[in-house]
Amino acid sequence: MREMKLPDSGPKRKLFDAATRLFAERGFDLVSVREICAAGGANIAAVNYHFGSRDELLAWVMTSHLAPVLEVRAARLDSLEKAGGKGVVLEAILEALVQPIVLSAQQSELHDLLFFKLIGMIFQQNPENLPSELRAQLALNTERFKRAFASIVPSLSADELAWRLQFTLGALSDLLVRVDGAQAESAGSMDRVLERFVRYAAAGMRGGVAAEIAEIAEIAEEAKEAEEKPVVEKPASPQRMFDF
Amino acid sequence: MREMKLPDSGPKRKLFDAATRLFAERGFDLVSVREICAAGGANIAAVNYHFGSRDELLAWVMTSHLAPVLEVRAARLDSLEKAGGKGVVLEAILEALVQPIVLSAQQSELHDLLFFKLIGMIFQQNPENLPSELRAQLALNTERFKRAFASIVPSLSADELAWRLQFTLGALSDLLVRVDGAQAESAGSMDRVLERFVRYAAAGMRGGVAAEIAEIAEIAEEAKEAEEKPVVEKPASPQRMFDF
DNA sequence: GAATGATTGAATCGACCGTTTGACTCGTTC
DNA sequence: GAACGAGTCAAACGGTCGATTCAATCATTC
Repeated sequence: MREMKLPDSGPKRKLFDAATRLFAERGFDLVSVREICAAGGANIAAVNYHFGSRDELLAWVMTSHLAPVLEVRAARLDSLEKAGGKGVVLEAILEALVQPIVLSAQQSELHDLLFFKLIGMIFQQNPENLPSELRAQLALNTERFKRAFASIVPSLSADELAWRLQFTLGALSDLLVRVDGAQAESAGSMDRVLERFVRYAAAGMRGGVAAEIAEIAEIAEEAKEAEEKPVVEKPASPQRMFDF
Repeated sequence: MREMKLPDSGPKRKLFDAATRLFAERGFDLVSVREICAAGGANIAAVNYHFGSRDELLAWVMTSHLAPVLEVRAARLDSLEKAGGKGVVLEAILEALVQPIVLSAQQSELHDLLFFKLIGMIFQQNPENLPSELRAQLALNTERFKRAFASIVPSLSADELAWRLQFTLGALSDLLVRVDGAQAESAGSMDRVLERFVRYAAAGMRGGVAAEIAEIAEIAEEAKEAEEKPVVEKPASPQRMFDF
């Protein structure tokens, strides 16, 4: 993970692409280096020569595919913050969470559904199984989203917001892993599916908050976010979160 | 899977318990029969002698723990249907979805958090990896819940309802797998966490439906569910669902 | 107490795993 | 054309895997 350059072609790239596809199709634990080398048209020793070990290759695959998503997410949050928080709705933050995944999928040479599955599988991983740099980047990203949500739905306690964010991220990662071609087509495309997800998650995130309709009205006319009675009783300490 | 009897004690039971704990702790793919036998104080051949194979033991573990949950769920739906659908709210159906998990966890000798993780791991499995009888039972259960939700939120198209149910089930399975002791304690108990989840999912399921507050009012006074304009445009064909 | 069937034991099977070795083939450089 | 480094190759390393064998043990029944 020292240098982040990967050749555009050549045997190393073919190995990387083959590993990416196999990991996405069958899961990280169920792919052997022998299969990767065979799929990449290389010798058994190729993975260890080019990547050092199976684990380092897996770390390459994870980081190379997830890091761009996190960067686009961060850029989206930047532009939302540049708007000063005024006129920004919950849906905009949720779109900043999910749309970078679609954009990265379109830029990837991997089939969209496999890309989604790969990202979802990374999300579902126990964080301690992720490369440390990626894990840190992911934690930072999640923390930024938590703050963004907190500024939009100030009536929620930190605890309640953390739980709702966990529910949202869980639904997202599960969706990415499970959605198949028939489902996506029945919805039109993955964009349509994620539009539905954004509506669902937005409703869930602001559920119980008194001014749901009022908050939607904020879109057009800047409204004063006055006091809204908190839904949750316990102030409580900030809980540990899993990252996405 | 022919007979469903498991002795209350003896080496076979010790093997079963050891396998359950190891599978829940480390995942179905990362536990060897040698570890199971060692943890159960038995010989290497014991698993194959008592259960036939590793796969059959895994099927036993899955079925023995999930089947009671599905049965309690079905009983809950029965009593809800006995109420004739009048006065039944979305939250009641969601509680019929999640509370049986808590009840089964309390009856299990397995630590609650490990039981939740085990159930969540089963939910996250690709259905084709589940024992066929269990998969069928699960599919039936999910279909019943889909109908229950449809009768409660009739303004949603079948397609939109299926997606929202998928989001809900995804959030639930992810929650079951990931939640740890510190989180559950910060919320008071797993019941409290699932109460939060029910509120979140209820808001998500009825999100965008015009009469959210009106529907809540239905709790006290029976209201006429008149026409509510559908949120989603496409009638579309019923999509394939993953089951929980 | 001999016979029978159920259970346990140690040893081993063949297959696959990630990784390493060392010889070999190049293209490039002096 | 000798030397060199990068890359490829077949072969093998030590290890773990699920499953099987077969003798030894045990409890039960006749």
